[in-house]
Amino acid sequence: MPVRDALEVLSGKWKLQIIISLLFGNKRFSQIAKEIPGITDKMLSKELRDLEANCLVKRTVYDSIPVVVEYTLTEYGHTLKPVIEVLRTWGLAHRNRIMSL
Amino acid sequence: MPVRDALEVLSGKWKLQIIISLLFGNKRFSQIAKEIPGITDKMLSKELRDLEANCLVKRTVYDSIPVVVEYTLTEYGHTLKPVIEVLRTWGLAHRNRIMSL
DNA sequence: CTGGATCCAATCTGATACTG
DNA sequence: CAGTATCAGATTGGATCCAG
Repeated sequence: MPVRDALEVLSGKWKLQIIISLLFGNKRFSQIAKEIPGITDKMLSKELRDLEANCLVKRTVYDSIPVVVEYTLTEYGHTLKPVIEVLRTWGLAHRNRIMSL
Repeated sequence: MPVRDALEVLSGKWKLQIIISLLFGNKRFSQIAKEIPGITDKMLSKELRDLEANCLVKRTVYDSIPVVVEYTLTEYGHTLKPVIEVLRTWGLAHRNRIMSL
């Protein structure tokens, strides 16, 4: 079931927002957190680790003090762009539809 | 977050399989169950109710003995087709990629 | 700054049994 | 045939506190 495989990678309350955030450029941990209201450090950390395990996100540690960590959407991660686009399009139509009911 | 709205509608272990099954024609409860190995009556029932609540599936009861219930993908449900297509395409590529790692 | 560890509540899913 | 009821286990997400 390849469809399910795809959804599994995106499952989790914050993964899509994280990916979308990284679509617009590399970010540091606290930057992502700032862009996603409501997410806790724990969840951001967990979701990022999931995404990294799936090779969608790369984590780079710069050995400075204080430590700086940068998150990058991998080339592979960028292949999700059309998926997100379609979901966004359908989601918008769906929202309009539901609201008009 | 329209992207999340879309995923919410598809969330649940069996929803996609059910929708895909109904893409190929109307089905009765037991027919769907037969086409989806591993699903229990309870889960099929629950997921169908969810889909119905989102207007993706229509439930029709025929008052015969024994009772016959037919499930139909609504016109609206069919608009998910491109979404499923993109997910399938990406999921296939993803699976190949993961297997080759 | 970037998290990990722990605990907790809510939700999801499954197994089993039962019904009109 | 097409479900519902009940119970139990698994998973998820959040709150809080701690650490290099």
